[in-house]
Amino acid sequence: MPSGMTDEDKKRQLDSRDIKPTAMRELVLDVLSRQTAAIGLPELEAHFEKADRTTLYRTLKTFEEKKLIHKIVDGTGTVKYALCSETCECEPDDLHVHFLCEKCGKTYCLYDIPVPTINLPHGFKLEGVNMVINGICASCRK
Amino acid sequence: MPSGMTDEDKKRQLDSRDIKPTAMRELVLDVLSRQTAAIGLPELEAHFEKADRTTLYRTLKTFEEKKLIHKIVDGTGTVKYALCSETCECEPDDLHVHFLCEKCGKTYCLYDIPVPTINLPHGFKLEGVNMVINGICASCRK
DNA sequence: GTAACTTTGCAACCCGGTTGCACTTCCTTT
DNA sequence: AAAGGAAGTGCAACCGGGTTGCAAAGTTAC
Repeated sequence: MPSGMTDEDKKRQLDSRDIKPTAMRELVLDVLSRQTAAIGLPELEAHFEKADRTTLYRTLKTFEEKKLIHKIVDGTGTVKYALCSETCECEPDDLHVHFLCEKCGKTYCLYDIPVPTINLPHGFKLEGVNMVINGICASCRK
Repeated sequence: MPSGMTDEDKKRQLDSRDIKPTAMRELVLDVLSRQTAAIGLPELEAHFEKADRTTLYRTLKTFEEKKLIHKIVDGTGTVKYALCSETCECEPDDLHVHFLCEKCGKTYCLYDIPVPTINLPHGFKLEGVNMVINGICASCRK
């Protein structure tokens, strides 16, 4: 889901998710769209000289609420986020598997690999799934 | 994996995992064996009047290293732990799915539901999987 | 009994996440 | 254009889980 997005694209993308396109938000979306791996708040912070943590925090939060991005809990202690595909509604059917590389620490969306269906015991209601595989990624094995 | 364990049982269990059976460790194992849901450090702490966080922290750590318990990252911000089955070596084949109830906040091991096999993209090496389903548990839906 | 090692306890720290509040910006209404 | 209200931003401070360093206590080997 990387890069190559005009300002207009960005505005449209925010608009399509009902997010008021402020300057800050466009900048954050821009950073997000350039990532090849999921990004956490601390790392996002590092992409800006002057922006403050709270604003970025809240930006991510609204992006998540509006389903522009999704949260990934990979066990590293930092919650990470990545852009949703355009049609994603973050329903169980939309979910994919994630991969955390032990070596480089990066967390990748495996957009092509849907989260497998699970038959829960009787009485349990499924609402979401967080599936993270850990191991060594292709680039680190080369 | 609940309760009903004699002191001898506990010593044996620690022993089988190469953990020197100190008083503290037996107490912690005792608490762990009484749980119906996974437990985190803060909650474990609350089970003791006087024991100190660090010791419990390190106890969990060695238990985990020795594969007596396994870690569950459920996204609540607290890492949780639950006893491994006796034969568990924490290899991918040994892993099961976990369930976090949004309502009661408890995290359950679904020991009967193995983590599905995933075909990773070429070049990726799988070492472990953390799969947590969230929703409403059977007791909370009653 | 003493030396070497392990475990425990205390204190302090780190860091990600989060909240409260004041200030600014933007949008609406007149 | 001005006033009012809502939404967004920035600062400061806080919270809580996790983690480390170090000294004291306990254990084990000789």
